Amino acid sequence: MTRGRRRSESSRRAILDAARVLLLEHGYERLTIDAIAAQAGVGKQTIYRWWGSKGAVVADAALAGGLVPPLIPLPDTGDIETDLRAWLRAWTEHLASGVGRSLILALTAATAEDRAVADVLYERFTGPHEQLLRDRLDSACAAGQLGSEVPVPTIAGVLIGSLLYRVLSMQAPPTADDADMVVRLVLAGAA
Amino acid sequence: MTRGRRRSESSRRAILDAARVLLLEHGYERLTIDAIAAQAGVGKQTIYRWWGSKGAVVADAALAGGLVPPLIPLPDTGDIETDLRAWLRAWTEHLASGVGRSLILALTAATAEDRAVADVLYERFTGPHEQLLRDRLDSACAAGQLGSEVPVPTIAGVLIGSLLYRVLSMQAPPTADDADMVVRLVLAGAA
DNA sequence: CATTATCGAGACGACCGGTCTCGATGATGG
DNA sequence: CCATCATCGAGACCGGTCGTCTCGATAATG
Repeated sequence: MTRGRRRSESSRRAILDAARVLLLEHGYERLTIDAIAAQAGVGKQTIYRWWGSKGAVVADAALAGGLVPPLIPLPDTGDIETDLRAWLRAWTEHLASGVGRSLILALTAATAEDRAVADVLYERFTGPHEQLLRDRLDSACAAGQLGSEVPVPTIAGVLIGSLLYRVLSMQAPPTADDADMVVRLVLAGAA
Repeated sequence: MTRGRRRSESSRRAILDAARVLLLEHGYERLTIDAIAAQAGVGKQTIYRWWGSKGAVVADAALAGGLVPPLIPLPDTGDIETDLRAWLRAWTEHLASGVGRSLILALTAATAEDRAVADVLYERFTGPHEQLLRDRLDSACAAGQLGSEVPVPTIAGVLIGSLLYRVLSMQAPPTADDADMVVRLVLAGAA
C-alpha cells in the first residue's frame, strides 16, 4: 500500500517521554524543542513532522504520553457523598505532590497562552473529567440523592474550580480536609 | 540628598500603560519588551532598570497601571445572598468581556509560569479579592445568616474557583444565570 | 560648574521556535 | 535483487526575543 519507510513508533514514544520528563523537570516555559529532541535522541524535524507546535507536543505528551495525569476514578457505591469525597481526596493528594502540581501548572500555562492547545486539552483532559463528574451526579440525581432543581453542570464546575483555584493561588496545597468541606458544602446545597 | 537625575514618573506611567495596552491587545505570550519600550517611547534599559523581568512588568502593569482589573465592589446590604449575587454577576460580566478575559488569562499564564510573579499577584490581586469575600462572609456569619459549621475560606475558594474554571476552560464564558446558580448552591449549603 | 544618576536609543550575544537540507535507513513494489 | 520513496538523525539556518551593555544627552545636586 504505502511506499517508503514507516513512522518510527520508538521515536514517537521517546519524544513524548522526553517532553513529559522535561516538562515536569523545568516547567512549560523552560521547555525547549531542542532539549526534547536531544533527550529523545531524535532530529527536530521528526518532531515537527508529526506535531505542529511546541504546545501540541506538550498537550500530547501530557495525555497520550502516559498516565501522568492519572485517571482519577470516580466510584459508584450508591452514596454520592462517599464517591465525591473519594474523588476529590484523590485529586487533592495528586495535586499536593510535586509532580501533579507541576503538570497542572504547565497545562494551565499552555491553556492560557495558546487557544488551540486549550481546545485540545479541554477535549481530551478537562472535558472527560468534567463529564465523569456530571455522569455520576446525574445518576445520583436519578437515585433521588440530589434535588432536581440544582443544575449538575454548576456543581461539577464548582468542584473542579475549587481544586483549580487552590493550585493556582500557589498558597498552601489543598488537603483532604479541604476536599471534605467542599463536598459537604456543595452537597448540602444540592440536597 | 540624592545626587543625579531622578526617576522619570512619566516614563514609568508610559511603560505601565503600554504594557497594559499591548497585553490586552496581543496576550501575554506575544507581549515583548521591545514592543513595550517602543510603544512607551522609552529605552529598554529604563524598563530593566526598574523591573526584573517581563513577568514583573506585567504584574505591575495589571495592578498599579490602573483599574483594569476593576475593584469589583462587594456591597453590604445586610442580605448576604443579594450581595454575593451582585458581586459574582459583576465579575461574570467583566469576564465575559474580551478585555477582562484577556487580562485574567494573561495573569493566569504569568502565575503558572513564574513563581515570583505568582506571589506578587496573589499578594496584590487575588489575595485582596479573596479577603474582601471572606470579610463579607464573616459579617454574614456574625449576623446569623450562615451556619457556622462550614468554614468561610472554603466558601470563598469555591466562589472564586468556579469563576476561574469557567474562564480557563475556554468554553462558553460565564453568564449571570451561572452566577446566580453558584450563589444559590453555595448559600444553600452554608445556611 | 563639576558630579552623578537616569534618560532614549540601539548594538550585541545568547537562546529558542520553526524551516530547510543532507546523507542514511528501512519498507515496498516490480 | 533493485529502484523508489517516506522517514530517520543531525545540524545549518533564519527571524525574533530576552537581557546586557554602551553611547551621548539630560536633569538634579553640591
